[in-house]
Amino acid sequence: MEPPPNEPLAELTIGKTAALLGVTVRTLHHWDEIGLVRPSERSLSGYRIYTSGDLSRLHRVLIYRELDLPLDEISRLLEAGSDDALDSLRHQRDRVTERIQRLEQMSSALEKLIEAQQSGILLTPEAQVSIFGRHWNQEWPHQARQRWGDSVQWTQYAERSSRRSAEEWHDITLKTEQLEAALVEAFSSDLSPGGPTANALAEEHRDLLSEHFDCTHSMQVCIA
Amino acid sequence: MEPPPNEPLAELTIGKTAALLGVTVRTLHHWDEIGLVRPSERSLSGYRIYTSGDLSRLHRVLIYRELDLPLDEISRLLEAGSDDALDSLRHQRDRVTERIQRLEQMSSALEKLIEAQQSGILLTPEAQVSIFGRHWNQEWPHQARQRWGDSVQWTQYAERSSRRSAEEWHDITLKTEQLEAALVEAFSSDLSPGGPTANALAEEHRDLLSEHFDCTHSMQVCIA
DNA sequence: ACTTGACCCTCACGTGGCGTGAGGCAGGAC
DNA sequence: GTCCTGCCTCACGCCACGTGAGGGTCAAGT
Repeated sequence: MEPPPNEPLAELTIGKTAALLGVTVRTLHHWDEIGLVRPSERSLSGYRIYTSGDLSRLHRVLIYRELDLPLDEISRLLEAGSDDALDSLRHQRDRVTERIQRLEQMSSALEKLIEAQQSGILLTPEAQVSIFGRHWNQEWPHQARQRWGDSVQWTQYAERSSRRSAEEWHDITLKTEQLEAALVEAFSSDLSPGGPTANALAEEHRDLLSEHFDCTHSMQVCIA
Repeated sequence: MEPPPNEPLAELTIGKTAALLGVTVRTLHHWDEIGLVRPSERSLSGYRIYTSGDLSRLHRVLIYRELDLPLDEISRLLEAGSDDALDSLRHQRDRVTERIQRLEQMSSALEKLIEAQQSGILLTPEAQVSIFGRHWNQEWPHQARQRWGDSVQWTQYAERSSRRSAEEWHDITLKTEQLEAALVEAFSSDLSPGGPTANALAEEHRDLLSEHFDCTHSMQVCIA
């Protein structure tokens, strides 16, 4: 048995620390190297020693890392005062909820794909694309920056090819197409010439668009 | 104006394709290099030409990429027959729902942090850790493989330090601690000696654990 | 016919967040 | 002593691209 430590000093070697946090030793090495979390002590033989303070810092790093933040930003967050921290927390929350929404759409889309596959329907790639209609969302703003001719042409193509394949999905596709067409019109009215300024504009439009597409999505669900 | 193309052949250059998909040209270059999606044609001058078939393949790649799949696995998925595809789809759905759950916990945790910060409570790192209690989940199985002494010690430390800081969060912390302690007992009964075989066992235990921790979490929510 | 500018090509090196050894001390159990 | 495990420091590898460099191509304008 180990000598029962009277003091809760919590001085851990790197291996135990890693095990506690559920990360690898290499990861802690890395975080030490880049200065994200350096152990506040070293043993005489050069062993890294993580104290309780280090542990709480490590915990916060884990939290932020869970949000897919780059390590240098995590570093800034940990260093920053609580004012900035509040802002960034809000920002992170928004990012997380966005991600959740996207993932939920992915989930329902996957569900549909699975059902379809199970019931023996061999769905064409085009049908798959139409199921993931919401995913198009991301594509449109980029499209807007390009010439318009091609995209319209492509939409037509998509409609046609999906029509001549699975019929079950046909209605859905068509309705979304219609909505998309409506959006295209609404979009083309305030189209500014390409350039760096159009970028920010496209961003706003994208936000606006996503609302519409949420409707689209829920309609799909109802129909299905 | 462009010459209105009568045929919907949809032969696009790499730039337009990239814009359509919302990815960079370099990404398409990369996917070509590694053989994930190669354009089925080239112009006389060597330009990549993406046809409609290429486009649908690209769309499927985008879908899978959204699930954070490595590219080589995506490649296998696209090549695989529909039987294997069904399996992998199910697998992906499970992965996605897991991720959603974790993110939702992150979200509620963030919400609490924000509230706390707003109401002027300066929360110590320890309190933060306790809020993200569910995150510990990931850590426990690793802990189980390690010596037990330290972790218990650490738990005591965490309890003590959180007690002497913010009081509002204190109750929550305590209750979770108790539950955790109960789990520790339940756990220590069937503890097998360390080794590679223990790995798989730890995995199972982890699954089992997560159920308990789901309860933990919902209890936290109720209390809050 | 010539220029301009946007697009395309192929190298080829850089980046982030580690993984994965290689080679060598440290420290506790037998 | 010796054996095993854990720790150390290089140092290179990996993935999914980003970011130029250096140079051809294409459609439009003058």
